[in-house]
Amino acid sequence: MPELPEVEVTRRGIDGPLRGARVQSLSLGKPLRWPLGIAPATLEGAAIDGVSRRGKYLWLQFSEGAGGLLIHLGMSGSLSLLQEPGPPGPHDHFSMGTSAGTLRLTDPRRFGAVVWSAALEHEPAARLLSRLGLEPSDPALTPGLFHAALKGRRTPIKSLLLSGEVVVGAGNIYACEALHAAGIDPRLRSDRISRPRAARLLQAVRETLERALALGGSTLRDFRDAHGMDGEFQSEARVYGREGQDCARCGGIVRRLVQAQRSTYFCAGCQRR
DNA sequence: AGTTAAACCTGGTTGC
DNA sequence: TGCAACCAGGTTTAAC
Repeated sequence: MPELPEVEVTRRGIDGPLRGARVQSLSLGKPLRWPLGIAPATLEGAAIDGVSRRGKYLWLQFSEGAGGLLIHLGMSGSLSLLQEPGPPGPHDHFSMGTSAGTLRLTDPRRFGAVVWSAALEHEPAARLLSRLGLEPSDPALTPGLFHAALKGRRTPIKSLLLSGEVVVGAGNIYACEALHAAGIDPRLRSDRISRPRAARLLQAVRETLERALALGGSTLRDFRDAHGMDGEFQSEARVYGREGQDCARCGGIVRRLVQAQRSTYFCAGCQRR
């Protein structure tokens, strides 16, 4: 469900309210991708410093050496901060009562995770974050560096974007949209992309993610922010989910294919090899 | 070493 | 209507 914009929208909804709040209770539902890694009662009484983000992971930092929680929303997860929680539903698998409300993870498919770690630099957080590329907002990610990173890779550019090994944050929707915006065929081998086109693609990734963030993310089925609001980006998608429709830019037909077991949507008319 | 399949789960939609 | 097949915003692990 959530790509970088949706995760960041979620973060912004909970960071302010949770700062300084204290954990009062913690309960779990069915198992998520990985176990919490700590007895839930251990965290009771801990104060929350804040919530940051790395790629599509959220990091909820506790005060005074109490570590933190690394949270991933998987494919179908969403976090909400509830003032009047009510009992957990069948898809609520993590609930943390705090003095600022109950933080609850709803995740039908259970690909998400909430994992305790002593610090971001310690296991298991360090291992989970170790393969992540640079943040799209990182000034160190220059067009030259991006182009150089594509040079050694023979995998199709769509798959490389999706992997997050070079730049994090673009999942299936935004990888398709950024490639369309940049006019690049998703099947093109990464190392065959010229420097000017790489620069254009990097810019497209950044603009696509920023635009989605400004619109509150995409709500295809069930994404909601921490206040239960829909995102609006999905209505701006040019290719994602639009198989058979006309391309808004060139009038071609949007096609769908499968790469690395994921659907890719693109316009064969204006996305060139 | 690098790239691609299989796996993890549930639920909604499509088609026979 | 019933049921099977396919599809879904992600990532790790195992296998070529």
